[in-house]
Amino acid sequence: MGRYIKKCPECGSINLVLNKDRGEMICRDCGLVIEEQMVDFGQEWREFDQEQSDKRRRTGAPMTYTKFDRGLGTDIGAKGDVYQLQSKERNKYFKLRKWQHRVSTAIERNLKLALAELKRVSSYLKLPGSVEEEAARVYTMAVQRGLVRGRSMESVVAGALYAACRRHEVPRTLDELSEASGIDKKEIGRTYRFITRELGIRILPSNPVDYIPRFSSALKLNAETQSKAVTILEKAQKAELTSGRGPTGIAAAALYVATLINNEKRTQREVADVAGVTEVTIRNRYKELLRELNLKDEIKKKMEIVS
DNA sequence: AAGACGAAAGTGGTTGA
DNA sequence: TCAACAACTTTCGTCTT
Repeated sequence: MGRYIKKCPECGSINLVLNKDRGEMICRDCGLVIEEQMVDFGQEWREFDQEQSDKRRRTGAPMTYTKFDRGLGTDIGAKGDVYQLQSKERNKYFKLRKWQHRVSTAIERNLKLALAELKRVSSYLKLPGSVEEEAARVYTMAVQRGLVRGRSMESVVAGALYAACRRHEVPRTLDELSEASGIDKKEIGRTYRFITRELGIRILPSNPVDYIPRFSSALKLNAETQSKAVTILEKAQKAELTSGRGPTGIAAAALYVATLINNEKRTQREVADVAGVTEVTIRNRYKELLRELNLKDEIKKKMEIVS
C-alpha cells in the first residue's frame, strides 16, 4: 500500500478527516477539500540518493491550471548560467529578464490572487478538483483575453466556477455561488454570461436531475424517494414540461411529489428552501406535474393504502 | 396553528421591432 | 432603445388539516 496525503497542502495542518464515501479528505483547520481518489499516485520505486532519483524519476512536476504558471514556468537566466557569459551578452539577458518580468507580473499577480480566491470558494462549496481545475482554466483564459478589465476579480472567479460546475454537471445555484463568494447573484450571472460568450464556451442547459441528489440529501430523503423523483423528472421531460422553466423549480416540484408518493412528506416550505425557490413556484410546477403525468392516481392510491 | 392554495402585483431578463 | 413577454417572486387572504 502506498502513502496517503498526511498534511494539508494549504496550511500544513495534519488535522485531516477522511470521508470514504466521497473519496475526499477535508482539512479541519482551513476547510480545504483535498481530493483523495483512492488511487495510489505514489511512486512504486524508491530513491536512496540523488543519482538514483535522477535516474528513476520519469515525470516532471504535475501540470495544473490551479497554479498561476501551470507549474511549468520558465525564468530566463534563473539558474546562474548567465554569469558564464561575456558582459555584453549578460546585459542582453538582464534586459530579457526585465522584460519577462514586466510582461508577466501583471497577469501573474492577478492570477495568483484569483486562484487563491478560487480555491477558497470551491473548497467552501466542496467542489471536486476537476471542477476547480476547469474553473482555473476558464479564468486563465479570461485573464489572457483581458476580460477581467472593468470587472472585479472575484466576480470573474465566481463566474468561472459557475461555468465549470455547469459543464461538469455538478450544478450549484447562483445563490450558492453568491453566498460562497460574497458576490451579488446578478453580478455573477452577468459575468458568467459574458465570459462564456466571449470564450465561446458551450454549456448545455442544466438538467433538473442533476440537482436531485443534493436536494434530497439536504432533506434527508431515502433513496427510493430520490429515484422516484428522478423517474418523475424523466417523464416530465418527455412531456416537454421542462424547457424554458427554471431547473431548480422543476427539480423541487418533482422532489415534493416524490415525498408525497413515498410517504416521506416534507412541507413545500422545506423543499423550497433547499432548492432556493419559493413555495409558489413549487406549487405551479407541481400542479403541472399532476395534470400532465396522471400522478394524481398514484398519490390517491398511496393515500388509500394508508387509510 | 401550520400548511397548502391561488390571485394579484412586482422584478429582472430576453426578444423582436 | 423600447415595449411586450415569460418565468419567478412577494405578498396576502382563504381554506384545510
